Amino acid sequence: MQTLSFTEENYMKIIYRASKLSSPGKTKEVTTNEIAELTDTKPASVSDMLKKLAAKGLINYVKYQGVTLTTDGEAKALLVIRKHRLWEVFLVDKLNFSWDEVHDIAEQLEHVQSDELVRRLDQFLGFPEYDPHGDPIPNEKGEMNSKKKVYLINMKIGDKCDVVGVKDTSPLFLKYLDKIGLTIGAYIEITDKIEFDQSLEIKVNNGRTIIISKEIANNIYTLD
Amino acid sequence: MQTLSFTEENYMKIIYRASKLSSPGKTKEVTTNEIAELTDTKPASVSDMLKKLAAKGLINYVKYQGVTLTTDGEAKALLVIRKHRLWEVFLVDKLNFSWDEVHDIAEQLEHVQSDELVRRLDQFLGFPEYDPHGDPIPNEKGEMNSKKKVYLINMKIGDKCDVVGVKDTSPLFLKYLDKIGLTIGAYIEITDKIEFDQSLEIKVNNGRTIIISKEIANNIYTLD
DNA sequence: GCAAATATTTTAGTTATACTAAAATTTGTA
DNA sequence: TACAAATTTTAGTATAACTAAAATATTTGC
Repeated sequence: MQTLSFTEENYMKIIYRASKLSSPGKTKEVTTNEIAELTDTKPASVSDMLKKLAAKGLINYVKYQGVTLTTDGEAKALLVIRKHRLWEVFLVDKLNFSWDEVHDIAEQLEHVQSDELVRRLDQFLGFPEYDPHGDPIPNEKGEMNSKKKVYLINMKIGDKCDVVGVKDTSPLFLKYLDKIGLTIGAYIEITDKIEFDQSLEIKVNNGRTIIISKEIANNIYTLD
Repeated sequence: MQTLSFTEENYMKIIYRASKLSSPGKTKEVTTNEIAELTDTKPASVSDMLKKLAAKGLINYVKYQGVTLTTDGEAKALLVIRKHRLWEVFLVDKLNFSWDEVHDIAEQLEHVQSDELVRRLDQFLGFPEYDPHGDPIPNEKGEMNSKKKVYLINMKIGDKCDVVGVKDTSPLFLKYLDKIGLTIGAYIEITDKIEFDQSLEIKVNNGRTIIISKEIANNIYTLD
């Protein structure tokens, strides 16, 4: 199993991300210019690299037509993403970094080569399904949840979503949620956002309407 | 604070190690040929690199006279060693690798750049003083235990000591030690030395008595 | 003390990776 | 179909690390 250079791995990651953009489950052809923007290089450099990646069987590359990942290439990309997100969980859960400090370190750690390391790290962390930013973590086979977890505070008026988790799991907080009828699994719709205090008006399970403060909304994960 | 390339960091590590060899606390001049052997390159390559490291203020380099580390250079070397050994502790203590499997992974992890990461990892591991091979771990200031490691072969009848490390870290050797029950941390007493083949009779953990060959005894570090 | 042996440095390259400007080509579209 | 935009090719650049061979310095043996 060939190992890729640091740069090649980054290209794979970027091509994967770009190919999944917009359309949720679908895969789209990624263009040279697009990759050049994302890697902050020139299209000429990208053409160069695409030839290399195609030669290694990682992308389907038809000149002037853009690229898609091969099965092999997608696996490679997902592994890098898996490693990045697992390390982020490690940094936040175990080393107590905050979620906005971990990206640069994870960018380095994701390139460490050892399948056994990844397997054991995953186990050590309890096989997490989401990273600290709410992004799903691929499992060893490359499978993952298809949606991103988002804090309720970030939803827009009219958005509909499921309540899937909380950041603060203290009994007090959970008890409060129970009291206002906002349990995990609830289906909600954001009906208004109050500018003044950033509180939200939401309709729960197509029924009752309640108001929650921005502090509460900032502790609730949703999935749309 | 300049960051060094992967290769530069490895040179620093090797120069540090070679400069401390034989004489315990003392520092010796390290020669070009010596470094070439240790890095598995040619002397010409080493001369090249030495000029680079000297220009960065990391080594005292007088042509044809060998090199020593500057204060700055020693700090850099000690940081790499610190990171390597901390990651080894992580891999063994947290991810349950065995001590003969971790070297190659730690070789990669030691080059991740983030002082905060090292500080937090150290804390997470409980500020360990020795790595799984028994080598002392420098603290944030570069200080570490200087307790002299002595080859078991050099101990005298009646000496009691702790087994704290090995010279030969090959999986084969480590596996053999495990098999005969002579693990790091064991407390032993030398009960006899057999003249004929220079093998040793030792009592392990105040219990079982075993015989080990001079080859084995010449590969085991102890601390009294 | 000096010549020979050894060690080291310099010279003049090589290889590999990744990048780029400019020219050439292809594609999509008006 | 012609032109603009996108892409690829060409012909380089930069950097890092390495090397053989030649030149130079140091050490050693006599």
